[in-house]
Amino acid sequence: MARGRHQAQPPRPLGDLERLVMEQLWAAPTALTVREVHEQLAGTRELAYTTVMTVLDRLAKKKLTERERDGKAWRYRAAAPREELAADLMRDALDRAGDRREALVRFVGQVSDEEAALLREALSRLDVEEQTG
Amino acid sequence: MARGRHQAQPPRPLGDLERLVMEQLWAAPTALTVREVHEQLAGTRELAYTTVMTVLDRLAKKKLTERERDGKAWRYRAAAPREELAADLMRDALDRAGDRREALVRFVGQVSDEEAALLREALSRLDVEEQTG
DNA sequence: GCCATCTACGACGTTTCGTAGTAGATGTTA
DNA sequence: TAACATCTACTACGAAACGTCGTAGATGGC
Repeated sequence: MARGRHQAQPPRPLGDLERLVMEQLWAAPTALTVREVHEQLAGTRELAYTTVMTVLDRLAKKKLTERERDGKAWRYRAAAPREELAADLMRDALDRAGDRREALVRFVGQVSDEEAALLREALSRLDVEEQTG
Repeated sequence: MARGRHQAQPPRPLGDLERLVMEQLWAAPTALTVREVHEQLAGTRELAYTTVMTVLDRLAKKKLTERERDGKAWRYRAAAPREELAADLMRDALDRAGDRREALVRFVGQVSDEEAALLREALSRLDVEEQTG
């Protein structure tokens, strides 16, 4: 089990700009400086350098990013892959359901055929891991 | 597919009081008046009648509750079962993952054995439905 | 030592949520 | 029908989150 925050207040969803910034970090192969993130975003919309700095800083306080020194600048990277965050949110949602069975039935009833197939695959992979690992 | 809001801004998680109120509604077999909800909650904590009214009203504006007239009062009920909301949130989370396969693998890696069994069960029920329905 | 760059910190407007009061509408009842 | 209890509608306020940015000061290269 990765975390111990079941039943806690679910994390607030990212704000719009926060999400855009996280997407930059998730897409980048390496940690990015404020400047780099700013340059990416500034291509699409007007945005002050310090705004990006603030957002990156807030994300770090929320433990969604980590940073390391690079000369006088900080380099930020996502603390966890995007898929990990998604999985955590799915877990949080499930933890909040009353009847888990019912919630899972409704969930699989909503997913596409492809997603259902992926789920089955993931579950069988789980079997293998339990046997061998 | 139940909804058409993929990729939209995910719903904000309920506030603490909003959640308490929703739990009353989910637990109740019938639609409740403001007074009934208030009486329940007032048993545990101090809370003004109008506070409950405000919350119920906001929940209605968010389409989480529906209301119908009963004399001069309104009766509120949850617009959807708790498990439906949970399933929707799970879907939202999945929609926001980059690589769905990866997200699902991480998700099933996080659930308990029992939940994994429930998932398998839900998926096989899905098969049957597809064949017969 | 100077200059470009970067950070730290504060600030402001908006929205959400917990919280509640007031005023007025409505239904009940003597 | 007039008084009373009850219910709603509307408004409001403070705290927190977020988008947004400015200013001042630290830092490092030349």
